[in-house]
Order: sequence, then C-alpha cells, then structure tokens
Amino acid sequence: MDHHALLLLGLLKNQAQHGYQLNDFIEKNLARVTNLKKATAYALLERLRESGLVAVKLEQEGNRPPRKVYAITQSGETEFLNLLRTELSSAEPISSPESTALMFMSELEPDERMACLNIRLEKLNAHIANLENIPTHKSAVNFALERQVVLLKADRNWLMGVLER
Amino acid sequence: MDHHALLLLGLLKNQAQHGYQLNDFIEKNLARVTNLKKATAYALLERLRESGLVAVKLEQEGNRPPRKVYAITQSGETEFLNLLRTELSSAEPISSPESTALMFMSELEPDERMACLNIRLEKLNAHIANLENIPTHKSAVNFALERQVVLLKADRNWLMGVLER
DNA sequence: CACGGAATAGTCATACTTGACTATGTTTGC
DNA sequence: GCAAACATAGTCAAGTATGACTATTCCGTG
Repeated sequence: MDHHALLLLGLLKNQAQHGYQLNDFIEKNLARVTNLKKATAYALLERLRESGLVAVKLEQEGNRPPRKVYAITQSGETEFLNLLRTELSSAEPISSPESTALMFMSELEPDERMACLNIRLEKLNAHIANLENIPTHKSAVNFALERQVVLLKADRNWLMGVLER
Repeated sequence: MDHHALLLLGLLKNQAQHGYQLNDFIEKNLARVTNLKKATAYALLERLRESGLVAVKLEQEGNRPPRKVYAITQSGETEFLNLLRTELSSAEPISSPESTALMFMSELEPDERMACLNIRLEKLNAHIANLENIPTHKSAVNFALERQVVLLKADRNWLMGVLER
C-alpha cells in the first residue's frame, strides 16, 4: 500500500486533481511502472482523506457530474517525504510470479517447456520494444522507465541463456 | 494469487504435507523468491480444498496437536500444469515499490537523495552476497534464485550508473 | 438532429492478504 | 527437575485490492 500512497501523494503534490484525472494519467502514462488500479486508487484516496493526508473539495463544471478534487495537505507533504525516503532506501527481493513457475519448469516435457519459454521471450522483447519506442518520456517517469528496461533486458538475456542449455 | 496456488500445488505434488511443514519450508528456503506469507498460505490451502484441488486428512503424532495433511488431487494436478504453462509463458512488467520512489527522486535534496540511494545500494549488495553464498541450492529452486541474482545485479549496476550522474 | 461511442466519475460486492494472537508440546541449560 | 526458550499448528479481525457494474454528459458524423 505504501508505494501506492506515495504515488498518489506525489501526483497530488504536483497538482491538485480529481479521481478521474489521476486514474487517467496513471493508466495512460504509468501503467508500465505501477500496478495501481482504478478502484484501488479511489479506495486509497478515501483512506488518505480519513487520515488527513489529503483534503477534498467538491467541484462542478457545467452539467458534468460533480467531482471530488483532492489536494495534498501539510501533513500529507510530510508523509510523502517520509514514504519517499523509506522507499528510495529500500531494496526488496524482486519477486514476480514467474519465479515460482521457474521453480517447477522441469515438471513439463522439454518440448512444452521450450514452447512456453519462447512465448515468454517474445513477450519480453515486445515489452522492451514498446518501452524503447516511447518518445523521451516525461522526465519524472524517466528513471523508473529506464530501470524497467534495464531489468527486462537482464531478464531476457538470462532467459536466452537458459534456452540454450 | 495464481502464483501462490502454483507454489503450494507444486510443493504438494512433490509430497503431501501439513501446513506447518509447507510454511516452514517456504520461510527457510523460498523466502527469497516468493512473498507468500504463513496466514495467506493457510487461507489459500482452505480455498484449494473447497475447490477440490487438494484433499485433507487429519493426522496425529504422539501428543502433538493434530495436523491437517494436504495432498494434491487429480484435478489439482491438472490445474497445476495449467497454471504452470500460463505463468511460464507470461512476462509481466517488473513493478517493485521502488519504481514509484524513483519517479519522485528529484523531490529530495541532492544530499539526502544520494544518502538514500547509497543505503539502497548497500542493501542490494547484501542481498546479492547473501544469495551467492547459498551452497548450490536444491536444484528446483535453482533457476529462480539464479534469475533473482541476475535481476538484482542488473538493478545494482544501473543504480551505480545513476549515482555517478 | 439523432444515435453511437467515448469521456467523465465513480461505487460495490467479493476476494485476498497479513500482523497479531492463541495454545499446547518439547527440549535444554543450569 | 524446572523455567525459559523454541517448535508445532494453526486462527482471526482488520486492512487492501479489484473486476464488474452504474449512470450521466459530450461530441462527431451521417
């Protein structure tokens, strides 16, 4: 949850926004580096409000449905910095679901195993190509994307090595 | 959840076990490649039982508390292979909490930023050293650990590059 | 100017996860 | 020969996450 809160607080620190705006931005620009989902974001915003880390103001534009505009509060800013320091100093093991599958690889017949891993390789390559085609991204996201590419490439190269054995 | 189920089914396919045994093995040997927690495992075992993927038998040894011994069923084996194929073919973006922090790095003063990242670097190095000191691990876990080391090293090397800029 | 599709703005039931807790049995150092 | 530490075997309340769903408004095109 912490990193989700960090993300929302960070975006709100930059600019007060309503839920739709936040989610739209996340879906369109950050989907590759975060897995925060829409419903989760709304729920989290509500929790942040309860904790006093963000403040809500109702707003209506023309006949559009009314919006809740969220703004970061003073204690929200403090919490943001605390979370940022903590997360930036941390290094958790990288545990993607695939690690589990790799443990049991040998339970499949060689043919099938190779087939699955080749599909995986294609997907990794597609992800990488996709990321590298983004026109020099908004600088904030930059580092996260760069790291993502580095990790994906390391994963791909390792996988290619395994396929050769 | 899928990969958690895959892990439990895979362990049970190898040998019928009770909850404590499973959790003990996971904590002691797999903590570096999975994040399945004890309470989660017990809850998941119950769900697997409800779905008929595992069968339970009560057992008692001496005066010890009675145990529920879980064994994989026929349909459990089928499901295991399906999950294995799916996960082995998949390639999700690697989204660790740190990615979010990296996006907001620039919100910290340079000094503090460097300090945090250096702590992170130390932790990455410690993780790597730790993994490399494991005496050639049980072969099943092998690939997952190997990949973990590869990813951690890629992460570390990238971080060192960033620190130099 | 009507109609379909996209944008806006969420909600909700359900499922999943986990820190903290309970409770008994076994071993070990002194 | 007993108290403390450790192993065994879980449970539970509370917190989190999300796919599926609702409902209104706007806009472009025929």
